[in-house]
Amino acid sequence: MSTPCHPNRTQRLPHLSVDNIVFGIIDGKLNVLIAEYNEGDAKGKKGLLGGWIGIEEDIDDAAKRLVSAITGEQDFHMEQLRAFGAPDRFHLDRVITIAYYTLVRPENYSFHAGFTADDVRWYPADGLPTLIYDHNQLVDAALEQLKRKIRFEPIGFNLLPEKFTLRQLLEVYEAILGIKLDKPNFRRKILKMNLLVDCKEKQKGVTHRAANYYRFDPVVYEKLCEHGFNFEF
Amino acid sequence: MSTPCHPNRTQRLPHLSVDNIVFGIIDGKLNVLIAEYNEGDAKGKKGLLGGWIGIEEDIDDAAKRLVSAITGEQDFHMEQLRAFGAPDRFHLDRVITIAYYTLVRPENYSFHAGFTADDVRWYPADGLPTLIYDHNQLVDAALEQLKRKIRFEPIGFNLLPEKFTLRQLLEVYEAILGIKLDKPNFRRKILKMNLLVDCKEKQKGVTHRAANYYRFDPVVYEKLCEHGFNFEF
DNA sequence: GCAAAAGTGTTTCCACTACACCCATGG
DNA sequence: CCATGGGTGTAGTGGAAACACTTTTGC
Repeated sequence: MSTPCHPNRTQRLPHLSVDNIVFGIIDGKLNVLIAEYNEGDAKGKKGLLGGWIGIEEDIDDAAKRLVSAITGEQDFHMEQLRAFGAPDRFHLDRVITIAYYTLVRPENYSFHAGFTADDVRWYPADGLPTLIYDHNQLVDAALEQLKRKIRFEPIGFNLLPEKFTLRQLLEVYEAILGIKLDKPNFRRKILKMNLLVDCKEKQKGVTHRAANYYRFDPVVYEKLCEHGFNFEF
Repeated sequence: MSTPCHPNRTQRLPHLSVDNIVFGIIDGKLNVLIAEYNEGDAKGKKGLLGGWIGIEEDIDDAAKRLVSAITGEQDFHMEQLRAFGAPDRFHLDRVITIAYYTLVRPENYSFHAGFTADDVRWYPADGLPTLIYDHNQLVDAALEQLKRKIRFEPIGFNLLPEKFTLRQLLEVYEAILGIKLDKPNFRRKILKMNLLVDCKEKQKGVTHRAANYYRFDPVVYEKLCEHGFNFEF
């Protein structure tokens, strides 16, 4: 619940916190960013990136701040999940938390020791340790939401580098949905949407036929959204 | 922001409120329950059912309490939408609100004058008056969520009486989605899901062929959920 | 019989599936 | 040449869209 860069106690809203479930793909597997707290009442324990809300701070900004402090980036896909407010979710005080989830590209940066007040590292989404408070429950809810959302919006692209192969994209879907997909059919379906732009560039140094690189086209996406479309696989 | 049955000021959580967007179908059209406040700083103005959260109260319970106070019922479909927390959304103080939406069956009850501290009445969802604070924005977000959700879960049934005709169900979908549907195709699709149980009972006193009554089967629904299914029309 | 809405049948089309097959590259 | 993964072809299936048609009821 404590965090780097948090407003000091007198400047924060009481009884309220934000927690951010940060997802990233590592070696084709879905991972979650977990902190080991170095201060506060949860010192030595593991949990989500979390913090307080400044007295004049937008709640979305508070949630973003947590991620920026770790990655140094400002630009990532983040959405509010919902508020969690069971009276007994935090034993020392009544605290309602507003949970967010974020999709990042882990290959863009590495975490330096001492970069923040807490140690952060990736854990596979299907092999998380026991977290403080109700944080395991928050992760479960975020995973569920991610699975639902990926079926109707192309949020999967936010987990990949700008240029990616169709196999990488397929693996994102497989990792999140937890199912095997048929490669040829996936390929045809995603290409027919015209959401991908051919980079005219191929993999190098691979020991098999080089795959083509594609990138996501946000303009086409806007148009498609008008009519509504379907990402189910 | 003030409400009937709210905990008094010393017992509530500061800087936090709940607001509930209550939907009901009236004459085949989607309506929203709007209060005209009789007390507090918003006296005389219109807005959503809202209130405070007791210091030991679950946030879901706080949101339910608002609806029960009006309808007298305990059993209705309610879900959290999300938290709204722009610093300037309420001019007098910093208040973050947790928004819920609820589906009710208006034919089950009528509102008595004096039943609550506020006057409440239905307004068509597409013809709402200007509401206080960001409440119009909350309604828009709830409508959007409702449209999304109805495509994958049979929540539409919560707006209908226990026994209903297929036309009534069709009209719920049309009212929420804002589109015209083909009756024969709708009929086949919904019946093939086996979600409806034939009541072996027909309309009476209508000036045309009497429609059959059906009811929703929650047991079949549970089974269908396992595999995931699709309510898109 | 007529109007109105319930309910059925039928055709067309397109999208998803499953799986066989060919292509490019490094070793 | 082989192994590996990239990428294409194709037959079969099922569901959705469109719309013509038949049935039941009150007046």
